[in-house]
Amino acid sequence: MSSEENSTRIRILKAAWNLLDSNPGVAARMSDIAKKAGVSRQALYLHFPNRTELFIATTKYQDSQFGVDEMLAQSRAAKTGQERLAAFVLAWGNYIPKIYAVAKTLMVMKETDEDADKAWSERMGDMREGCAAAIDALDRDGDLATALSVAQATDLLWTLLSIATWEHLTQDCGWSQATYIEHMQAVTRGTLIR
Amino acid sequence: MSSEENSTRIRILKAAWNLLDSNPGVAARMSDIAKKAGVSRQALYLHFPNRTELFIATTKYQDSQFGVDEMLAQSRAAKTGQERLAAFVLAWGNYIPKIYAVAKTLMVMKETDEDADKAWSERMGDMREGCAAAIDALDRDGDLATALSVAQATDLLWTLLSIATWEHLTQDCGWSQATYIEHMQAVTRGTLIR
DNA sequence: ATGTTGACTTGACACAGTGTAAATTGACAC
DNA sequence: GTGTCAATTTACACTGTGTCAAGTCAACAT
Repeated sequence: MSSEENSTRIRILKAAWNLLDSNPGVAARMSDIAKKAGVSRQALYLHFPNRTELFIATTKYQDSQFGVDEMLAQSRAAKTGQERLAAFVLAWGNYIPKIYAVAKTLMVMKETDEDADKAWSERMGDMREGCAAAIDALDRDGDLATALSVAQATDLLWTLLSIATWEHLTQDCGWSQATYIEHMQAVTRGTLIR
Repeated sequence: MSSEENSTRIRILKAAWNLLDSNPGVAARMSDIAKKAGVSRQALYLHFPNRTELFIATTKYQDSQFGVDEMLAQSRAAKTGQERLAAFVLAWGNYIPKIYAVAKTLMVMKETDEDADKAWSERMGDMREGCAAAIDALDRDGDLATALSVAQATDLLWTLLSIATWEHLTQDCGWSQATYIEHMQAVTRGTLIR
């Protein structure tokens, strides 16, 4: 049972998660995380090679806890392309706030850290596949906006649903999560459907 | 004459600009900038209180060199709201690549540095005013999309024209500048005009 | 009981990069 | 000459990451 890993490793991951959540973007120090986990700073290096890898592991832990895969699988069930687009916007859009703080940390780190960059790209690559699937379904139905190629439409949807866009609207503009979802549905529909 | 300040200060600013341009987002070290400017590291502290302020000064220097104000003034000349929107998207959209590298540095730093955050907010606040003016003009003509309040439309335009969005489309998706402008015109029109 | 193993701790240190401080040099003004 | 200003050199304090060596402690086997 992986759930039986109620070990130090998990305690560290939870501590990191906690700390990052309470201060989004401000990468916590190793000593802070250690203190929070009730463990020595050096113990962290027993479980993770370095700070970056600890944070990467934290995002993966989050994904496993929340069950991203299951959640996104739901949107795959939709029949028409339009339904699928709406379902994907809803599912991903509501997932962002859950992972925002930790993701943000990686997002900042990727600028200066190669490993963080790679991990981030992979994660966003997965997300892009969801976008591509929705656009493909739309295209198959003949419902894709005529001005856009499939690739361009995918790029556009990928950008509109990016964490940076969510951040700007909710954090900088003060939109509620409900407002965000509502308008994102409208914008994607208006932009991508013929 | 402020242009007669072809002094050490300007040499430092140019060195910083140069260095940031050649490696976007990877904040150069003080010693690198000093070397590039042909000056001792400590001389930098004679002209700028710290690293953050040096980078802030660099963005202001860029703006003064490029003449943002004049450029954006052009879009203010448009008669109809629709023309104004198009002109603003074009002007700002083409300004971004010029300032991208230096702006990106500040964008990353704002997460951990209060002064950088403040400077960034101010800059984006100015940009938002341009968005608001375009939306107001649209509203005055009765051309604003019915589903959107003036504030929401401004938020949306502000987000669509954000540097993060430009970065995602051109750097991550590989769009050319021309493609970016073209589609941004289409998306803003489709989203904001009734 | 004794030895072994693994997880964790303690304490020390190397390294990078920022920022501060003090003493010094060279040029120019009056 | 003296004062002043810009800049230099050298040295150092500080923070945070990552490494290393030695020691503790409990579990488990024999």
